[in-house]
This record gives sequence, C-alpha cells and structure tokens, in this order.
Amino acid sequence: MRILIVEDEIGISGFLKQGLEEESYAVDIASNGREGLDMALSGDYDLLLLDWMLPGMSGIELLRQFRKSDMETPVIFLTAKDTLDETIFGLQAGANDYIKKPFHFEELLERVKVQLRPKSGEHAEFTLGPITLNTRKHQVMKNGKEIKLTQKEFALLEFLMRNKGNVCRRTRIIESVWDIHFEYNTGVIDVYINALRKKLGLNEKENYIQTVRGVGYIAREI
Amino acid sequence: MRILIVEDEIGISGFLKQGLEEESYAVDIASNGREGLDMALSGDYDLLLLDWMLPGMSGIELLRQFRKSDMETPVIFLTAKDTLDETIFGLQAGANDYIKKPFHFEELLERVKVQLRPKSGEHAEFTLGPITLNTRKHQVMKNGKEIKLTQKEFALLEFLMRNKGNVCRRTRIIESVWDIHFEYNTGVIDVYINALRKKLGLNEKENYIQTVRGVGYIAREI
DNA sequence: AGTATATTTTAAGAAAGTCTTAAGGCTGTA
DNA sequence: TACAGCCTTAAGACTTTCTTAAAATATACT
Repeated sequence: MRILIVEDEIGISGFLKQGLEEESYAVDIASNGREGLDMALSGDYDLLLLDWMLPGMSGIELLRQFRKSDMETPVIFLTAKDTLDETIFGLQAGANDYIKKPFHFEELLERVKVQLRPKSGEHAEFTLGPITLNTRKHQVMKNGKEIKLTQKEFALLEFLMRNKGNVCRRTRIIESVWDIHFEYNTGVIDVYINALRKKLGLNEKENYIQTVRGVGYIAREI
Repeated sequence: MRILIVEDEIGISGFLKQGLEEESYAVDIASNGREGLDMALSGDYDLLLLDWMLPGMSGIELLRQFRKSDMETPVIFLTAKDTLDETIFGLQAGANDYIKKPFHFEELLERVKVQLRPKSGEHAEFTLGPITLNTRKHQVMKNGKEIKLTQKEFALLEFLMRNKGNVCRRTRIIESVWDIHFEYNTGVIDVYINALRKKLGLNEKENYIQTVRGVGYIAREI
C-alpha cells in the first residue's frame, strides 16, 4: 500500500513516514502543494495524507483540483486548528476523513487502516496452508511454531500472502517491498524467495510459493 | 466498556449489539430518541452510537440536548444518507465521529476503539512470566522480590507489558513513554531496555523482553 | 542557596544481525 | 542443445542494537 504525505513540516512528515513504514506501508513525501498535486495525480498512491496549511497551494485547493480529475483515492486531511469550519470545508472538498493536530500516531494509523480496508481487506492475520502471518505481532507461524524472519523477508511474505492466488510480478514486488520505481536489474528477489522457502521448509510437496517463469511468484493453497 | 445504541431499526441495532458483544463490550439498545436521551443521561455509558433518523426525537436533537448537560461521553453518529450536510450538522452538534451507512462492521469497530482508547487501559496489575507490575502501587516484583525501577524504566516496562504479545514499535514507544511526537533520533530506548533487562535479570533463557530488529521490542511469555 | 544524590540523556565504539551483490550451477522451454 | 531465467551460496558492506561511560538534568537534603 502506497501513501503520499503532503506536509511542509519535515519533523512531522518524517515522523509519519517512519511510523507508517514500520507498519510496512510505502511512503513518499511532498513538501508543498504543487509538488503534492503532481505526485497525487500520478495515480501511484492508495491514500493521501494532506496538511491543511501548505506553501504554494493550500491543502484544500489541492484536494479540489485532485477531485476535479476524478481521482477516487481516499484522502485524510490534517487540520492544525481545532475549528469545525476547516473540517467542514475539507469534507465538502472531498476528503474522506480528517484528524486534528496534535494527534497520536495510533489514531492516525487507525484511520489510515479504515480508509484502506475496503480496497485491501487489511486483516491483521493471513494464512497460507499451515502458515499464518500476523502483522500486528509481526510474527509468522507454521504449524504453531514460530518462524523468525527478517524485515525484508517478512515484507516479501506479507506481500505474497496479501495477494494469495494472484501472480506477483517482479516489478510489483520490487515496487512494494523494496520501494524501487525505476528499472532495476538485480537478483534480490530470488535471494529472498530462496531464504523464505528455506526458512518455511517448503519443497516440491509443500510448494506454497511457486515460481511463475518469466513473470514472478505466486502464493497459493495446494 | 458500556455502549448505548440508539437506533430504531431492530435489524441494525441487533446486528451491532451482537457484533460488539462478541468484542466483549456491554451493549444496551434504545429504539427511540426520548428513551435514548434518558438512558444516555444516566451516565452509565462510555460511548454512544446514534442514528440520525429516529422516531420521537432526531439523533441530532438528542445529541444537542445531551451535550447541553455537559456530558462528554464520545458519540459516533450513523448517517443514512451520503450527504455532507448531515455530517456537518452532526459535528457541529458535538459528535466525535460519524460513519456513513451502509458501513462495514469492521470499520465501525475501528472507530469505536479509537473513541474508547484514551479512557481505556486502567488495569492495575500486569504480569509477564515471574514479573508483576502494579500501576497503583507503582511497584514491580519478580518472584516476590521487589525490583526498584526509576520513573522512565517503569513507564517503559508498563508500556511493554500493556502490549504483551504485540510488537512495540520504536515510534510508539517514544510517543507513549517520552511523549515525543516528532522525528527524533536517539538511543534512549536502547539504553532503557538495557537497564530493564539488567535490573530484571533477564538473559537468553529468560528473554521476556525480546528485540524485533528494525521494528522495536516485544514483551512475551516464553 | 548550595551540595549531594539520583535520574535521564547523549554519545561513541563494539557487537550482532541484515541486505545486497555477484558468480556459478541448475532447469525449463524453444 | 542452447539459452534465458531461476536457484543457491557466500562474502563484504551496511544497518541496527548493545553496552558503557560521562554529561546534563532533576530531586532531596542541610
């Protein structure tokens, strides 16, 4: 899931980015309205976090322009002041939710999840045969026994399991898990698939992670 | 946690009641505005779920009256139509959040949790293996012997124990324990984890506080 | 107020763990 | 069989965490 933060205060955006990345979202930052609008219009994002006060173009103006081009990406906007007016304007301009600063990260995360839920079905726990993956606990179990995975291994497995039954193309994987958006020729994915299969004890019989030659990989029940 | 649902359609209220009770909330139902207001004013509830369209007295009118008597119980109101006007009126009348029908129960639950979060977490005693932490006494014991902790050490351990079994991400820790809401690069957490492990006499065998590399720490039974 | 004591934070090198690269072997497909 | 794509391995770069000690800050006592 890709999130765009449009926020001019680096302290805040950095904090949000870090926190969201720990929850394994891919996060980009725009620090002014114009840049934010351009990035938002690229359509690369699943959610926008929009500050109200922005240099260049106000958040509300950005949001209006954005909705004008028929983008349906959910938008949560961050209001600095505690006035209802802003909230109301924001909602009228097409925001899906709002949150008042100062807020707790927990609350923001909750709202982010709510907005992303309809699209992604973001459950905390995924299963694949005898394997379960719990994002909240950051834990993977197979037959009740914990399998210790590193960050990247975990992120990759999560991506595959989220897309269970669908082929995950290499470019998508490298985009979502490694956050790389240009052509990039590397063998990292292979290395990590290998590590996963090994740690999960997969083999010809238990081939829950299958190779789709020339395309990518697929996690599927067997 | 006690929740009052004010909703005239029995199908909906029943469904909500069942769902919320499965999440171990105590739920009562009022099926018209007047009854709802009376029950709400009793002060027995931690949260109100309020329908917009109600016989007897509209949800918004109820909410106005309710707020007039200085009740600060959080209110989430359910709007039937997808118009912004209702939302706006609702917020102006003092609702804390709103949700549009039709909604997913999951989403409602999320919002309920958000509203109840600040008040919850009042337990007095937590345990973790041979360790007990009593917030009222501000005391930590291991195997019946008291372990003297400083304020910050105590706060950190409390946070970890409150979230036993779940990963505590660094960002959350710094937010909750140090109350820092900006990007902040520091090693305090590590130092305090170290101090805790030392004072509690933890080691490879008794690793009740485990490191989750790249993410944070987790307190768990072993 | 001044001193002693305890707590909290910073900083920096050591240790541990993770990520990436690259190279050679293997395998399915044309 | 030849070739492109995939698998496997291991080394070294890199990152994160641990540990220690000292500096800064807060608290208590005379």
